Amino acid sequence: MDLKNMTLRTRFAPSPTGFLHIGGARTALFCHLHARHYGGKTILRIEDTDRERHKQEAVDAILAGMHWLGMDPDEGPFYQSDNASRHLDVAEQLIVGERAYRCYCTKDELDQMRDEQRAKGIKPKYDGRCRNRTAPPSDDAPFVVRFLRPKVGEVVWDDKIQGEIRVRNDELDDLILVRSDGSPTYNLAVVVDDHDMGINLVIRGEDHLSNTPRQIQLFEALAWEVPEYAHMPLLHGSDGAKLSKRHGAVSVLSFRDDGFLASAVNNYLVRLGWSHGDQEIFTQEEMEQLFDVCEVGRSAAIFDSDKLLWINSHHIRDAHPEELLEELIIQLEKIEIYGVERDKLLEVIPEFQERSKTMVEMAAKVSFLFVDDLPVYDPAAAKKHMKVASLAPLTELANRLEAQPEWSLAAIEKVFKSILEAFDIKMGKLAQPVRVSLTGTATSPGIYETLYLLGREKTIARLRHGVEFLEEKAAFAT
RNA sequence: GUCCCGUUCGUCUAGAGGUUAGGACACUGGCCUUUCACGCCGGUAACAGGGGUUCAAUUCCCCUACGGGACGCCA
Repeated sequence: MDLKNMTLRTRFAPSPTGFLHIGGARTALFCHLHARHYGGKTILRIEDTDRERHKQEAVDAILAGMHWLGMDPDEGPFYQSDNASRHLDVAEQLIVGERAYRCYCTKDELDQMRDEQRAKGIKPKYDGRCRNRTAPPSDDAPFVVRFLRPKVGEVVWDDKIQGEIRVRNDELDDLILVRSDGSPTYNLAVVVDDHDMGINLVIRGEDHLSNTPRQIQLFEALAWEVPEYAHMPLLHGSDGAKLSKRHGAVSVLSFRDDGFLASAVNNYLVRLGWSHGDQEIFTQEEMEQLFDVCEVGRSAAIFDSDKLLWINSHHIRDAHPEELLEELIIQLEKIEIYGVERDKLLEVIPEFQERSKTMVEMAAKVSFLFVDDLPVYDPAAAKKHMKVASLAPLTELANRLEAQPEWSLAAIEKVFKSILEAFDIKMGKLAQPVRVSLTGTATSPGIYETLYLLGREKTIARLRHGVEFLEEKAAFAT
């Protein structure tokens, strides 16, 4: 019967104001990982009690972000606004039970009250002047429903992350449950929904810490079981302040655009506030197996893109080429390279995994293989490596490769060796001009691999072009 | 202003009453090498400050400073 003790149920409850940013993703990740670790369920609930905020594109963007990160919820999305009538019933129940009352104060009155309180240096809060009102000021006077908070005592809970927190009840005020337009507010809705959905662990940002005692008071007033709470330290921007859209907190999906892998983003986020020995690199499975929200630290972290980059490079390296295929194709299309056969890409990817910190970088590095145009030489690379002295070896290399029937790493190597011997030069003197001729740059995978992947036709053509370049240079010199 | 939370290398973190305060990113010296990258070896760099408690405190307690969050008919 007591299902709550059998299954952990936690929820991620964003408000649909925009895309899922990195801070929100971290909260969602911690919910997801903790639930997976304990075989629990995750519920996605959209907190849209403020109707102005309900934007479908925002919901879609959040869903898309979570999907990319591999955190599709087990249940939901549910919309808080769908439960409005239930919320209002509960408010009515509280009025009947004398745990809530109608308040007729106007906004102006309240503003004035808060100003006075602030001027006196005390915490602004509703002074309860309507608590004992017996009749409305007029028949059609608008009113809100306020919670009648306990006047004495304190709220105590053992936060899974923050430890024991106590707040005196007289620090809190009579919060509004129902607005004057008859709609339920967030604090009412969360409590009712968390209860109705059987949520037994609330994982959320520390910015909700001060809501928690009020919500606990509500649970208690309704004689409902209070869930457990875990308040995560916030993620800060490089200026040390809470991450927000103003601080360049962009959609998690923009990380995908920038060539980051979902597993790397998760890996980066999980290490903010949590650690497991000296381990830095975690697979998705390891995170799900090891993460426990109770082990999360209490201090805020600052987003560091260098570390993300490093973790991403590890995930790229550790991935199977198949896992990188889709992302590479996306990035290639962005630089207008279309229709490369998948098998070809699978052959190419392993040569670039160690050399790419992002998939954007990989696409850029790989691109020379797939363009038909002859490469434009990077000036610095050409200046350093395209010397007239290389003219003869390069010419001869092109000749011998052309005469070589087999196109394999071994065959290519053999030809290279024969050139080195014939001209009595070191590898560097041959490989670098070849590299520039083939790629236009001074860097690429191993030279044999580079030729092999480029293919015979393009290799010969580009070598010949390099030879022409050197001939022209020689002509100028004389 | 009031309440709540925090403070170990620049950054993410480990640590525990007795450690040469550990690891990682970044930075940096070197090795490897056909380039780049990877990898390997090394270096710089931290317990916010002041009081207690204690034989001993970075670790426990208090205060201060600094930082953050919250004080809405937003969520």
